[in-house]
Amino acid sequence: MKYFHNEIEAKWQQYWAKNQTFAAQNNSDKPKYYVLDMFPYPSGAGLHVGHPLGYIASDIVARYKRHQGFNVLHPQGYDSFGLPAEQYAIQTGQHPDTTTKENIARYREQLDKIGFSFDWSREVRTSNADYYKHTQWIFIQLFNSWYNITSDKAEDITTLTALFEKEGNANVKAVCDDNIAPFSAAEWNAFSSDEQQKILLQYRLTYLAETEVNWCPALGTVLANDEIVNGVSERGGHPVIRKKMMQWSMRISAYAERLLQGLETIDWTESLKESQRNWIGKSVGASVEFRLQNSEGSIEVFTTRPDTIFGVTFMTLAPEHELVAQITTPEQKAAVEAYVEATAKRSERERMADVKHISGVFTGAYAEHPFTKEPIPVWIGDYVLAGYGTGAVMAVPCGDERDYAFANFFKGTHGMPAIKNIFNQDISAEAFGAKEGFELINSDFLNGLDYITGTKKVIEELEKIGAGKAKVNYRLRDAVFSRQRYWGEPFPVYYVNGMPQMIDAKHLPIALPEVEKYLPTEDGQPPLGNATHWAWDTVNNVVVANEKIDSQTVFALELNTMPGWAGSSWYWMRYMDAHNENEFAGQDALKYWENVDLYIGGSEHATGHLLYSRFWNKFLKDRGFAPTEEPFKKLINQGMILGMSAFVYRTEDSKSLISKGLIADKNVHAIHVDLSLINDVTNELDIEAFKNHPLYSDYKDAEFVLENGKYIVGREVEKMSKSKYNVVNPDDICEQYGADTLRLYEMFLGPLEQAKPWNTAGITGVSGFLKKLWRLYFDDNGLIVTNDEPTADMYKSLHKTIKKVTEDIENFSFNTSVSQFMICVNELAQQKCNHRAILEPLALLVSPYAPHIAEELWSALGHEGSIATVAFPIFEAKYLVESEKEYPVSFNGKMRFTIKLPLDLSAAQIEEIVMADERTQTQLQGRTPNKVIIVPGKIINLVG
RNA sequence: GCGGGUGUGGUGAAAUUGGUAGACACGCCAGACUUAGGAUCUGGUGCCUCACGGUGUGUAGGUUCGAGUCCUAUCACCCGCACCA
Repeated sequence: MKYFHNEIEAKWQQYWAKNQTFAAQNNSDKPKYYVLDMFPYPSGAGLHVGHPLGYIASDIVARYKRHQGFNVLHPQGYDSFGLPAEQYAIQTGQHPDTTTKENIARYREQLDKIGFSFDWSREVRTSNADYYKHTQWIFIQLFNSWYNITSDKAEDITTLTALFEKEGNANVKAVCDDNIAPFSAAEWNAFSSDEQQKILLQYRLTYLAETEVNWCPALGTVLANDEIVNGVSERGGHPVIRKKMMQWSMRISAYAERLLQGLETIDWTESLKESQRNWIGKSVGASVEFRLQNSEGSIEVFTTRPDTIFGVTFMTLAPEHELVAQITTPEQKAAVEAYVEATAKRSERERMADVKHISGVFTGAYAEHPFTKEPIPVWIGDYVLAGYGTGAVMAVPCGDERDYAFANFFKGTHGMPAIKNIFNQDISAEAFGAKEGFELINSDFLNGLDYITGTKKVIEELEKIGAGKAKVNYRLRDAVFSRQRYWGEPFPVYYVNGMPQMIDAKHLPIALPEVEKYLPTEDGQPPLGNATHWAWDTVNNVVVANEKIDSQTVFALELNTMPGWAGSSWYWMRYMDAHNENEFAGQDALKYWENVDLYIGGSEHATGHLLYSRFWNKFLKDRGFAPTEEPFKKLINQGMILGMSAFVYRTEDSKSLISKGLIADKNVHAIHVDLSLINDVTNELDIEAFKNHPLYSDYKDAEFVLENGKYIVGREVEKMSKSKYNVVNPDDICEQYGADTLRLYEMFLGPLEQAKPWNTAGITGVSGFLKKLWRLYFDDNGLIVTNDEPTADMYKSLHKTIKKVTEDIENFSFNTSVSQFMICVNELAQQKCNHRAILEPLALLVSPYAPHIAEELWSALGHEGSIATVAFPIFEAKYLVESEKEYPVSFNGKMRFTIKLPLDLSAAQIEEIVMADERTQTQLQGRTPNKVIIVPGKIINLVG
């Protein structure tokens, strides 16, 4: 009987689907285990071999855990709102819903072929109304919540209004907008409802505010900080400018400290945690107030070095700082305005690219040093960022290299005093920036102190005179939550007199309306501005036609939609109870599954999805909806699988194509060649196929310059991409070699977390392994398995493999398991093993990795049903212990010999045996060591 | 600049965590079989050397009886953040 992978794989995939083999139960006596993959965005290109890498790893763990007796939740779904579907819609007029459904069908077909043990009954799609209904519900909860610093958690907004009614806002400690005017209980109660709502909006965890946003003109939408890379949009690489707009924001800053602390409790890679720490950007220091001279008010700065306050010689404001216009003197007005305008014109990218160049201008205004009362000139300069701290710095040129450079650049000009040194260190060549190795001088009451004692002392003094206090600052900004797009979750929000109102949760979902065009409207409104039915009837609680809008009962709905990360920030909880119509998930299900035990996905989500998800999870925990503080206990980033692009080299006149080895110093252009035209092993080009390929019709008559009669292509590792013709489709691999081979080979390629190029050349190794495995069970005539008692060596091969494979899965090093399987099969084949007592456990052992063949073998051995829940074999140590082993012995590093010793002995026993062993005695004669150090199972140390 | 990570044959990689480096696989070489194939099987394959032997984990030191593994310095590459006060 031959091994026909196509037949076997199709048969068992049908069996699993029909029998719901992998459906997880929400009630079980078994311990739970939740393995999750980052769900894919179903793009039009379909899956390439890189996508399933993480899914295969998680599937191995899921299957292994089932064998171990766990109740495993291993779901899959689609993050199906997103930009590409919308852009496709704009180009073709096809509804994004249609293309999304087509893409999902294609993805599903591809995924099914690989034999994953997903519980498809729990599939979610973020663009389905019965899913985003709950996303909208969570938004409403955020709107109805505020962050109470005293209790250190989010609370219902009614606890805030209760405080206001009782005592005003003076004693309320909340994470909220700056500059909220103080009011008493009496004043609060006297406010109109509108005024009250305006104030509450400044406290809510999602709020509508005029904020400076990253506007991408090419995409016609705003972007969150994590969606911008190097000053351009992550998608498409378009320029981004800063612009003030009325937008919804998420008060993630309220959770900065908890997001930081929580990292200590979870098992993620250090680099990923470091990325998040970096993004949160905590710094400890002080805020200091500098009173303005000749003007009302003061400038507040944040500094991590309050101990250097006597070194301040000037101050710098960001050009966008709100005080700039107010404080600038008439003489400086023209220069300042010109500078502000010039800065505003520069894009984020230009500003970033131009870090070295120093620029700034004096405002003519002076602030007052809080202690010395000396006048401090106030400058503006674009090295100060409006978005960090207060957008203003106290400049201490002797202790900060940027201030030092700025002071030197403007040395001698009007308003730039000489640098003052407050360190007992030389600063003639550069600033002294270190936090240790100095004593403060010229610093009044701080003289003689260092960074730690000086900081402590100065904060005490600042507090005494009311000019400052200790402060912790975070780089993390609130996240903009509005997108000017069509294909996203609509907000459950309508507007009365410009004030946002939440639609009652019982009327959800607010379904995405149909539009004729997916582009923004002509007057610049988001695409939903094209909808004719996008108004809320507050009497009947339904969406109605825009023309029915009146001032009393029918109101305009929000035109923005939610960002891509909205739906993905809670989806793992939906899987726990995917069909619950009333809640995002029932409390019983949430309590049972708790959180994700193992999460596998790409590291590109470090400061996006993974941060937002932790934020929403913490919020839902605070409000009693989520069961745990952290959503993902352990996280592994699978490395990217890269493509091996192939190139032919054409001469400048395009008349000939030169084989790679003959290029030398000729002037040639590399052209991507489709991988189907290449022999992956020899890198030889199939010239005839190339000539007949429509892509390369330009070269039909080209001359091929061959080496050794062959055209050899060049290879290069690049990201897999359609445009590079280096995409390998898993379907093709499944067709030719089988899904089990694909699964094994992807694991065999190397460590899961490492990036690696795909090269089909090596696949014959694992393919051959499966054939050899098969031949242990079958010959040409059928099953050859006997009930004979196996030899100890056979047991040893098996048990060694059980031990190795279980350890590997627990350590997520799947690549070495595959090697171990090969060793095992080779050994068993050599021993002519056809013994049931070996081959039955072997099938089980292989089943997480190569589930189809395992099922087939299991069934051939006469078992009913699926192998998937049969208990995993356990290794027996007795078969692993060698009766004797040769140990190398070194003596003073000079000589080396071996002694034979039994393995399973204690240290004391071994010492006795060493001394009693005849051969050893002989060996040691004349070189008597005075000490023998013996470690069981290890090498023997002789110390002379 | 700061942070995280990686350097081992022609290639992908192993190495029980300080104990015979290169398992396993690809490739390559030789052979067997053959219906001549990119099938299957057997043997070989780090480098230098006909061989004896020597040498070898980016480089240079160190600790140790013993180092791919630990320590110090250094180089190269990859990833993240970056005028963050």
